[in-house]
Amino acid sequence: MQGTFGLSLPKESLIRTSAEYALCYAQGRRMHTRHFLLFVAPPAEGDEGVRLGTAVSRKTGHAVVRNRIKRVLRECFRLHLRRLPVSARIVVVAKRQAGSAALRLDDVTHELTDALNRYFHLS
RNA sequence: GGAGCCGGGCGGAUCGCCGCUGCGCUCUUUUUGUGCAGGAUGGGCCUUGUGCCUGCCGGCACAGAAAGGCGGAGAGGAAAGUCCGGGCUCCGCAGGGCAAGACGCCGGGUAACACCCGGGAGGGGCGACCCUCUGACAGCGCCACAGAAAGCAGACCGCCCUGCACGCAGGGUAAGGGUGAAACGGUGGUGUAAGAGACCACCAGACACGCCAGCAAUGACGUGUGCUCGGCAUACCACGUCUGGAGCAAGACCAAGUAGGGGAGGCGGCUCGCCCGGCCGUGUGCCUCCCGGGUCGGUUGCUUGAGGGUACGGGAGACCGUGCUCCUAGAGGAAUGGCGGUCCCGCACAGCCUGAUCCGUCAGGCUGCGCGGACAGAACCCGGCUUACAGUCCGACUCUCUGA
RNA sequence: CGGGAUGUAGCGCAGUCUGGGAGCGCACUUGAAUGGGGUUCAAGGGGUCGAAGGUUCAAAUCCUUUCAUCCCGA
Repeated sequence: MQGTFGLSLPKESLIRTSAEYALCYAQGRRMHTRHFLLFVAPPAEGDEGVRLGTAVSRKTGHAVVRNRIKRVLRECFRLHLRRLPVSARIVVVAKRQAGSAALRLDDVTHELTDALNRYFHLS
């Protein structure tokens, strides 16, 4: 399991219950980037690797825009964030201006990896 | 060619790599259960038997699960707003009355509708065409300001007659004036003191009757009555028709699991609101509210349907019937995607070519580069309505300009 | 999924039911009183009444559609 995650995105690596979201909001460290607000919380008991949660409110835009942001975030997580040699639960909350920014995958990847590298003191 | 109007259609195409969710195959691997036959034979029980129970090893078959593999599918015309109408499900028995709400010319279509089709009337537009639709002699109201007067009777300035104290009183009149969105038919004449449907002719309308056409709304015609009668129900209201309530978080099943509590209130509670009626419960106890506690998982409902396509038939059309054919998303912190290439379309710029030219440019084509490709995401399912929308195609029609 | 409220001057609100003049307070501008400021007094400016259409002689008000914000219940 460890080392070669592959490129797949199983559902177990996503945060899916409101209890877990609430825990991340309460215990996580907050970090701001240009378009997102990150909550980084320690992993669950006996868990390894990185898990992702996304939250995009209606203030960000209509449904097509919100779905697009979530899909790009998941794609970024699948291709890059899961390979980080750490264990954590990360919740990404889209800010209001993320809706009108027409974000591409590369932009999001740079924005999030920079922030997380600073946080974990990597490279 | 330009401008417009109506109806219908499309809503970028394709390839590569990686990913997501169902479905199918059962090709691998693992595993569970059941059955069958077999091999070594271990343990236990006694009634010591060709006994019974249990365990080990691999094999085959069937069923299930997980991971991988292969195959195939995967957002819309509005999926949107949630404005109507149904299906479905439960509560329940919907029986009556009141209330409330929606709708409102006529006929038809439909499961139903506030939708659609056809017709009628009124209004707008040169026109194609578009918009609107019960009732104002059932009641109750409103019509500001201006104006004499705003609804049915009346008379400010005028006009005319009479009287006299000579600018006032009484009477007649509604032609003329001005106000207003709207002023009690219009034009011309007869008539008169002045006038007036007082009377006459024509025009417009209303009402009643008759008759014809039409299923009907309604329309045409004729006769009579001088009858001339305002608008607003998209204010209340009246009349007619319809409506039981909630909604897939409906509902059903399985699993897990705490408490069998405490307090307050009512004798009743439920049936959309109210009344009658009905049903349920009543001391080992009903109902409501609050506090406290547990669970907040899985399966199903869940996609084959008033379904799409096509041919023929019926109909003026909406639509209906019959035959053949197709299967086309089912998520759940919520899949249907990410990145890149090529092509297509539009716009702008640059260059070249061709044609026209009033030498300012204009039109078309090719190449290159850049930018852009809308509105918008299924959440039980249908039928509509409304709203948003880059661009584009097809068909019918109208007006106008020019040419033959 | 179901239900409700609000939108009027820069800000906070009334007026909407029952249709005819668009108002109130604060803020703003000008002037007066003061040596100056504050306070006070007087005068004044500022409005697509969220948007579009309809009914009406006339619409902030009535009707329909639509946009935005907010709040409940499951």
